[in-house]
Amino acid sequence: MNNLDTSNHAYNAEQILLSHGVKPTPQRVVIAQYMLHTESHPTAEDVLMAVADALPVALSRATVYNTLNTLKDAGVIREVLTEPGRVRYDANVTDHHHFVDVKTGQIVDIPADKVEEIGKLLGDQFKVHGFKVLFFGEVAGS
Amino acid sequence: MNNLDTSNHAYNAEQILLSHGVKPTPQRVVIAQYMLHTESHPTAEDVLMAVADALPVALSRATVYNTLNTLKDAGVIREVLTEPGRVRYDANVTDHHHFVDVKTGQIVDIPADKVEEIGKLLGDQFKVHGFKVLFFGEVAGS
DNA sequence: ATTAGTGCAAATCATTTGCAATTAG
DNA sequence: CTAATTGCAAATGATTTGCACTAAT
Repeated sequence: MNNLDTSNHAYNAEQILLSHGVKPTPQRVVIAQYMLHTESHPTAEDVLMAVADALPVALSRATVYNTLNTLKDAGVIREVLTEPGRVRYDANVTDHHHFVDVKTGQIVDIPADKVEEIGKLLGDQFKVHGFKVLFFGEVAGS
Repeated sequence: MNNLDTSNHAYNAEQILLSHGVKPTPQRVVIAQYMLHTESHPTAEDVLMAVADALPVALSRATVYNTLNTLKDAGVIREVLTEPGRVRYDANVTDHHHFVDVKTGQIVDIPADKVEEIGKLLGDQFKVHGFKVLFFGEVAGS
């Protein structure tokens, strides 16, 4: 249990899908379930590999991509861009930033309130709607 | 003239390539030249289109990609990730951040000293080597 | 001559899409 | 029955790579 918990874990995936207007098919439920329980910021390929066996029926790559897009559009998950060439996903949809451990590649969520005032620093030539901070360095003890 | 100028404009592309240990072929010089004179954060395709005619000989897509990678490895330019699926490049290699105008798509450099202290906020469980801030919003008067 | 750099076309990787088959209401 | 979803395979888009050719030392 950690302090970045979004509390989504307390709900089951099916309820979350329903509450976001997404029809809970078995594939979607399993993918949502996986996303809600991991903090690993997986790629589509990661999700496919992790979830493939958990389903009675086969799960196609296309469905993983379609589902991740559906979940993103519905606001259940969010995209994270940390590296060129592939998209990662994060079920923590609260306002937050990311820390990439340059040694391990691990990606850790950083709550927004740690870096709250940045937008105000730019002055009024910029109307800041939001910002993303991507930290990189080392997580102590990894 | 703007306040984000890196002063690279004062040098010619050939000198910059030489000083970074990159052999200044005609293709590289023209690409470097273009990169040093634009603030538009172009993709490889953008560079190809902008530079193609400026050369007596043909310029291939492969050479644009190869050259941008060479320039990046040599520290002449830097990658900028603002959107999934493609890489943008920036000849401003000073420590800085980016602001994306959500209306126009325009990308503007933000000097690092505008957002200097962020790394310190994370506390000592994170050894911060650096960070990138991607702002999004609207640039006044665009 | 040897090595590096270029261009073309083919290959690769991540992702999307068309469409027929399947499932749910 | 009708509409939505899935899977497969083909298509796409960005980027990389193999290899023959050219340029420069």
